Amino acid sequence: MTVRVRYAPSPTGDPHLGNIRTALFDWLLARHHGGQFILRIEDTDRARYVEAGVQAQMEALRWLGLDWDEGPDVGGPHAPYVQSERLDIYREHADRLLDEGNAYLCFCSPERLDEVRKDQQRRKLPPKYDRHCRDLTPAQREDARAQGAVPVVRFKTPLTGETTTFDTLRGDVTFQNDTLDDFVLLKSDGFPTYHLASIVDDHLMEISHVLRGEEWLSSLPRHVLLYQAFGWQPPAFAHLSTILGPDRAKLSKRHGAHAALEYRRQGYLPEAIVNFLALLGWSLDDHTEIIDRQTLIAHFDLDRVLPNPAVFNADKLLWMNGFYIRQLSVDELADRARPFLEEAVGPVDFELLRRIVPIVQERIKLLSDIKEMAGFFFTDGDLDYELETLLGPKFAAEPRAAAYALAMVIAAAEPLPRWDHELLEAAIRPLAAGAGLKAGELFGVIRVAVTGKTATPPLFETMEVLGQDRTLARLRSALDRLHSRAH
RNA sequence: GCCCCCGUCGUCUAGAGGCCCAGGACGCCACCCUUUCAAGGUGGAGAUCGCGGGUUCGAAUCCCGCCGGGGGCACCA
Repeated sequence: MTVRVRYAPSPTGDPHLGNIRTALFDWLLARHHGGQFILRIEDTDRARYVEAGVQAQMEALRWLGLDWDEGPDVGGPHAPYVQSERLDIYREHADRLLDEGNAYLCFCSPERLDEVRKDQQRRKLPPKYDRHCRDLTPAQREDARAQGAVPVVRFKTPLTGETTTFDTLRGDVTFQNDTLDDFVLLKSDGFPTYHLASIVDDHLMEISHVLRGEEWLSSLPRHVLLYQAFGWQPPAFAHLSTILGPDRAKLSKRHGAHAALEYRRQGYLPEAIVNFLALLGWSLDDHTEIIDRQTLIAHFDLDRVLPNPAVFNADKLLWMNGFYIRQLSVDELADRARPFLEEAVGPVDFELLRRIVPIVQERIKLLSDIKEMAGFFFTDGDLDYELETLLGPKFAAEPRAAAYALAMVIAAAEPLPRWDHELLEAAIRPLAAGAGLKAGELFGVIRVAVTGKTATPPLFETMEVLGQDRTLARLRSALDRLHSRAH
């Protein structure tokens, strides 16, 4: 059997990490089995429709490298792949259900429905449609129409019996039919509900496996009943567990921004996101954490997917991102970090950036960290730091000693025949002992003078990359500040 | 209120009756390396396998009950 899976987002906003995890599992399942991954847009709720939603969904998938075989933009044998363009299809299927006695027209007003629901809640009863219109006579229906009521189509749920379905992750799940109500299939605006549209499309598009969020599990019997009413063979269902925030509640805005594209803006690598998300509910074995895309495809399957919810471990994602950053080649990292740097300091000399990357690579966890870690290479004019920072605890009480040390350093560095870190270190390190300082103490003042910071890449490499002129200029500038402070 | 799902270190997980007085990873602590910060190395703390009953010579693994957590109950998906 061909594996055909679909990711069917509703364009109501930016895709969330939870959605993306579902898309990833869909994609991996398809790629592992050599099947097809289909993108379908479920825009049947025009009230919540967001214009940029479709683009955001596609953008997120593209960023993560989850390519689709059929979809709105690429077409396919079952086009169109946007539900709002398939209204005729749903109408026909609703009519069929109506004709065969598996559905009926309901003329109840939203107000009446609301009243019924409130009454039930007041009496501590499960809120359910009271089936007021289930057995209307043709005359009553004509009457309602004459009064201008626009009907919806409701499914005629069996009053008795039970519905059992196999969920790939949980086994058999059984629901008593009398706990279900007569849900709406077609709304009064002519649009289908999710229930009708997804079942019809999944069947027509020959979907073999439905992977979706756990929140759909309670709708499963409705969907199975629909398949039965149509006389169709249902696909395999796997309800993926929810991703939880630190407080064990469903991940949401309350826990910060978890839109997939937000992670791109923050400097996460797609390979880290993919690897991390794959491990949320799935594992390769008992010890492998870093798994590349090809290995994921080679090994991913539903039999190692867990049914229990997972708390989002942001620390681990950050660690993993740092790991993937360290794996990158110099050119690749320079290339990917460049936009983040330019966002802060403007156009960047790529050759200079290529020389910086090797000394910052193992010090950044996010691409955006490049701004903090290497920004000083791109600053013109004076550095912005406090005198206290320059002096540090060692020289706080004796700025003259710091000035003396810096003057020595300048004198030693100035005549250097070659400006590289080995010569610099050979010239400067011995100075410490002469001034009665530990090497680290001397290096500390130089570090702040040259970079404006106390945590930086290795000092002499940094000086080499910065270049002789700028380094000396900064050392002199620091010396000037010390002198002016002395007077 | 009703229905459904889930339950192994703080977190992600390995574990499909004896290999487990429970293994790996993140985080945390210590030490090593070291000019700062990282990275790396080594070691450590951390789980009465939610609780209580069974079944079995033997249970994290099977059964039942309870408790806890989560999800659903719209002309939203």
